Amino acid sequence: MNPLVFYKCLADDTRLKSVLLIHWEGELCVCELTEALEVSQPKVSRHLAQLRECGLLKDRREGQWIYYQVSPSLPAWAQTVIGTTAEENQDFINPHYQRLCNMGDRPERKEQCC
Amino acid sequence: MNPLVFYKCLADDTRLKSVLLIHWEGELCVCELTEALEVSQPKVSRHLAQLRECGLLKDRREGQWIYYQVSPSLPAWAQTVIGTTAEENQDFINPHYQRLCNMGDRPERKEQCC
DNA sequence: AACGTATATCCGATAAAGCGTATATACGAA
DNA sequence: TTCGTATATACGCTTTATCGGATATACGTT
Repeated sequence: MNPLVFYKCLADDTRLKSVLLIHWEGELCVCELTEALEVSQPKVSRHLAQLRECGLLKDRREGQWIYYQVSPSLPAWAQTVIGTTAEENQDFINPHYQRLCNMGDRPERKEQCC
Repeated sequence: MNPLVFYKCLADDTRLKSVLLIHWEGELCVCELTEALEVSQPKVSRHLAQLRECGLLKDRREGQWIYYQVSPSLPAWAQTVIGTTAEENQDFINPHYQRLCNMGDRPERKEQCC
């Protein structure tokens, strides 16, 4: 993972918040992010595609939903950076995390923080 | 320090390399970065100004030289991110670090790694 | 004061990123 | 097969970032 590519990925509001929310939650699907971040579906989808192409995220299909998670093959330093940023900047994502928790009918799955 | 602002600062080749080199070296002046990175003086200066305005770097004048260092008032998480990135991506900056060490007549000062 | 060196800033041009809308694809249920 | 939901992609446009080159400012030396 080239550090410049990595930081370019984090240098956008939608992408940074998506990565941090996904880090907290383990995995999230597009519709959850769309609602949590209050942005259009194509917008979220475009940014998630970019994060996947750059290797930050990995996707997984389950029925009609596609779940994104932080890629397990991401170098340790990059995972550390994401983890540190998430833990030390909770104010930054809390509003969106709240919206996520208050969502009605989220798709059911194994692990789910809220 | 807003994490989005922070990552936007790191999302440019000149800025990212400047920050990492400065982290390694403690402090560097504009002419050293200009030569190490092989870019024009105005280009380096512009990017350093941006890093200073955003709070990542602090500058210090000594005679005709202006030295930049990582701002001590930068939040711990941000300093951690810079440190981790520098240590785990030495290949990324080594070529420029070498050019720095091979420079003739660098301005003299107290601490200097190479 | 005049000059040389180091640094900063300005300006117009170019390039890159991001966006909204429309549309395409994929899946599940009826 | 048809419909509804979820997701992805394409296209044209707008905004933002970056750049090179010229110029301004600051300091030290003579």
